[in-house]
Amino acid sequence: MVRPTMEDVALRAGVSRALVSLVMRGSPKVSDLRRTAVLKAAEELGYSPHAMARSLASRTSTVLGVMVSDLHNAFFAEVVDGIDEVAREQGFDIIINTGGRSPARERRALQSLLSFRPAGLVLLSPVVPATAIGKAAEQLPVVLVARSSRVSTVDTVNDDGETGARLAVEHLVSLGHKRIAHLDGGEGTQASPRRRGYVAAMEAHGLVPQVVSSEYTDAAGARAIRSLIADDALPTAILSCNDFNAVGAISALEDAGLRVPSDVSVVGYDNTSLAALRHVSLTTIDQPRAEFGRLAADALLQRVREERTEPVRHLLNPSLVVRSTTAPPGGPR
Amino acid sequence: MVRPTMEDVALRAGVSRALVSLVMRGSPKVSDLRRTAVLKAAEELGYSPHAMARSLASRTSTVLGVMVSDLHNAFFAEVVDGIDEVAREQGFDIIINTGGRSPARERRALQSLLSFRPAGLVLLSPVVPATAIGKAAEQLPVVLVARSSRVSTVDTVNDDGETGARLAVEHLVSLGHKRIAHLDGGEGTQASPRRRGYVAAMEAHGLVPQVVSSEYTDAAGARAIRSLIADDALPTAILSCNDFNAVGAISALEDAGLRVPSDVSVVGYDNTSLAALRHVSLTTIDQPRAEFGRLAADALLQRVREERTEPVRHLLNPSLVVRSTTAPPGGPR
DNA sequence: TCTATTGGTTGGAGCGCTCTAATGCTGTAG
DNA sequence: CTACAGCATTAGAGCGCTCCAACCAATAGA
Repeated sequence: MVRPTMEDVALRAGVSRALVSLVMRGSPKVSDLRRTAVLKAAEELGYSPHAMARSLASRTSTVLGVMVSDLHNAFFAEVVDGIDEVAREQGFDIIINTGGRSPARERRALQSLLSFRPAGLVLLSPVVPATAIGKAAEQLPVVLVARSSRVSTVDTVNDDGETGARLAVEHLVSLGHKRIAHLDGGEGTQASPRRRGYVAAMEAHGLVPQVVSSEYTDAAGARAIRSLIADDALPTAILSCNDFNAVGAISALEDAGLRVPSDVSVVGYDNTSLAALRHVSLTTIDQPRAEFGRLAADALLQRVREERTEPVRHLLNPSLVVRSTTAPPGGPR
Repeated sequence: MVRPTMEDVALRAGVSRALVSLVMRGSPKVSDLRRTAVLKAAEELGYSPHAMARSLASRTSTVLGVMVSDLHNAFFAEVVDGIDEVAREQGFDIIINTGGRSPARERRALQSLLSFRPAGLVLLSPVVPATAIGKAAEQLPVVLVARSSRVSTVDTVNDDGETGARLAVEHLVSLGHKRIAHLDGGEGTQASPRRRGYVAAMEAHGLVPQVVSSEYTDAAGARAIRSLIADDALPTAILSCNDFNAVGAISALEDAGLRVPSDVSVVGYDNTSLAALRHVSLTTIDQPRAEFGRLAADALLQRVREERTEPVRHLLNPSLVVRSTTAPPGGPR
């Protein structure tokens, strides 16, 4: 259980510790003779460099910290893929940590990540207060994904929720719908731009917005539909705040003997893997998740390399994915 | 961007660096007077200890590395929750890393994790060859979750797939089914114990097993059903290798004009959040995921503290969750 | 009064590495 | 034959911390 050190390799190869260090970092100013000798010795001993000692000594880090607010959400997995892709290309490793949606745990996760002194930090939809983020940003570059910030030292990557909602409304309008309700995401992140976009798009088409308060879960979507039915206020189309909510809504509609999309059309938001299931086949709004990750990593690395100091604000365009839950009102002909 | 060190705190508090170190580690042998002075100085400077320097100096680590083979799978998120819970209780932090289901990336992830010299490693359903795991296990304690191993220095935590499959078969048999097919998981992890359990349970009830080759995806589940229908070999009940496969099967059955569960019953495996959606409401086999994580962390920490050297093999019992996709053959009365 | 004992505090070595400056060693020019 | 590059190599300091042994009161026991 005791790992060999650079000293051991140096001794075995008959050179100095400094030379081993040069070889390990791939320096060109080492003779082939010594290089092969060192590599051979390292191989024989099963030596691999000690990342912490290295970063301590060099006062630099090749690690990016990533805090994922909720590991259960596949949304973040794809963002992480994007981050990982760019980081790897540029010789950085990533370490991930999770906050479990609780500010206290998230704070702890942040602390833990910082204790490794990474080169930079990506926070995916964090729920900690802005002050905590600002404090971290004083110590190292920080990029926020799926959360906006006014802190001038922090870069952000978000989707344009207004545009997304507008796309959905326009799709429904073009199918001939006039009564379109929005099941709202309440306090959830990104709920308000989506609501704003919905309202604006409805008014732009001379239609009356109908916002129903709801949440980001399938149970909430079902509840909202039941209350609409009870109030006899069911429209011909529904724009849910996310895919889960939409699936709950569909299920409540079917329970009530209504058919989707013949009687009611439903549009989700996020294009999660759930929406793609043939059994669900939900029309929804897609966000370029991997692109979120790539842009976040790029922005972070620019700051790490001190190529930029002004904050950058990416606002990415979502797109409409039409599947089987939308049709003209009165059913498809 | 330059972070304060212990020296800075010591200077500000008017004490020695060693005393600050004692305070930071919560030593009892520090007077209250000095302790508060040090904590105040640390607070004012925004100081937090440098984990790497600490671990380098102490030659110990309070970090557990977790490698998740696939971040997209919510199964692992709950296991991580369990690990995190136990680790935190015992004063350990975790860092996560992902292998993206590819052996090459996973190898890299492993290397990266090892370079932090964590106290131990939990590998969640890794796909790297056993030799790579064995090599890692020479350097530090390793626990495998959802993958078995014969390496004697490695602990494992698995569910008992045979029992799970048996539970499903017995549920269907008790409903009156005699023709029950299994949509097999092919090469996937845990596919073979599930298949074995299915076959054994069928034979135990004097029934003829019908194994249909399939995969862990919804598209594969749908394909398998279509081929069964084409061969005119559709049974009255289906046991899928996992929930995704089951949802694909249901969708194909409905496309063919058959109703679930009146015409055909379907049972999934894993009890993912998908299964719990009201729109799906799938009867399935639940695995105690958080318990997997807790047991894995416990096992790892026992080894870290050198309380145990013989390997431990946890085999946890799954349980049946009955929802709305199973009923007696010929439909519910 | 003198020696132990105890509890709090500190200097200094050292963890595995990087980095700077210095070293030795050619080879070439003056 | 000296001077000076130019190159490969190395000694040594130091990154931020822990840990050990030493130290220093202050009190207790003889």
